[in-house]
Amino acid sequence: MSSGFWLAHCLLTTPRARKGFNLLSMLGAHKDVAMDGTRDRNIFGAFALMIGDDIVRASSSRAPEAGPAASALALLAHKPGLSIRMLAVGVGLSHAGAVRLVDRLATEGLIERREHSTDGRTRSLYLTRAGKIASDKVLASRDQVIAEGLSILKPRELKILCDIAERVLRSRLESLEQSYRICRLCCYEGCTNCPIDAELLERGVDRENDDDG
Amino acid sequence: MSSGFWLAHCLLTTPRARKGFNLLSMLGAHKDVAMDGTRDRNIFGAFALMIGDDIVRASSSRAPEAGPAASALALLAHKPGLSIRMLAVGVGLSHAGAVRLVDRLATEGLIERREHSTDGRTRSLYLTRAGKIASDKVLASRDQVIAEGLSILKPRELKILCDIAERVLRSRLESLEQSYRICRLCCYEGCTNCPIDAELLERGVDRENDDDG
DNA sequence: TTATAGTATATGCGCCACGCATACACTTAT
DNA sequence: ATAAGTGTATGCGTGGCGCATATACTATAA
Repeated sequence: MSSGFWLAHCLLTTPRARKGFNLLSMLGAHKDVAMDGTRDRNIFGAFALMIGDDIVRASSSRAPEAGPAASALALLAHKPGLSIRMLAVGVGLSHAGAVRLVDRLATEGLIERREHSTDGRTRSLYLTRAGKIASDKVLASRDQVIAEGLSILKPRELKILCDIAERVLRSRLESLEQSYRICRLCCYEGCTNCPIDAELLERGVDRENDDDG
Repeated sequence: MSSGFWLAHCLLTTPRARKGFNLLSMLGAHKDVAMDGTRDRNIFGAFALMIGDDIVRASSSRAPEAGPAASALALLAHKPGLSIRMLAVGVGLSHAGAVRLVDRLATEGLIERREHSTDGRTRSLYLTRAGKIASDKVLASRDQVIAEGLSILKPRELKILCDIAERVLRSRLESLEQSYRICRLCCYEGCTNCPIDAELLERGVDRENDDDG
């Protein structure tokens, strides 16, 4: 069997050939046999999933309960006075679920409901002192897990990665609600010149002075 | 008030000054006022969390039920014959939870339990034809969401990002069990020359020919 | 001003996935 | 052969969640 025949045979019979791979891409590629980027996306997806899982696991392990409690604490540290409605969106819960979450966290003395300054319906949520401590623990463990994950990267690579992250974040930003989800575990003090805020401002939304929370 | 006094004043009184920022880092940095990387980690964390959330949401929205079902289908497409024990680890469920998940998916005709070739205790799990279709939908939506997320990047940046991802994945790999979690939503055909497999092999673990699944 | 619609929060209710503990089947070591 | 270890299955209780609804308040319109 000639090598040419073998190549053609493979191209026609392997699963890879049937999934859109072609001769040109096979001849032109070095490490990545398929130049269509499937492998890149696969590996990057695993990477993002691993880091994301680590972030969620590390942060919620420091929270008083599993699930969205960690995000709620961090979000309230970021934006004191948040309403229950926006909290619900930020942590990805239904409104009723958020009310119950606030109930539990309030019972534990971590957050408190106050009257809204202008709207009698809205409750403004604030961290208590104990809540601030809990939130700090959550954020610290998140920061640590990211630092560990990226510890093998050189400072220059970190910069490149951060630059890419920043541009992707800005381009994929859809709405104010989504911005709360994205930033739900971010550290306020650490996010100097936050790209999400900047992008929202460019679009005419001022998240920082948004008193409806 | 001289500018020098003003600078010193800020350094001593702003929250930023109290959190480890110093004069040197302020003078030396351009965009990132703090050179300690806090902002980089913050932004990258938001980035990873957003992509990770998108992956989970997109894939599980194509699955017959929310939660770990999508991961289970993808994992079984990747490794047919997987045991319930390893499936449980891969999708992050207790053993009992995995048994129930398998019950539901089997009732829906998506997977089936077969006898293990050598071990009478172990059940080998396989996708049915319908399960393969469902799994393909899950993987396709994952691939699409990643492609959309990275669509603004130039091919060269994609390569850099993938290279970083690959190295971080290999360096952060801890165990065979963790590798199943990391790859739980990966596409088998798309992951040519899988870095996780390569890393495991270097460490003397052969995930591909692991019949205990 | 009054009436109506819209919005924010709270709650009754039921569901279902989950984990713990246990039981059973089978394998491996002594 | 007995004991210990491992994989799977199940009874049971728990708890967070969403749906639908009730209540309070705001905003708009006649």
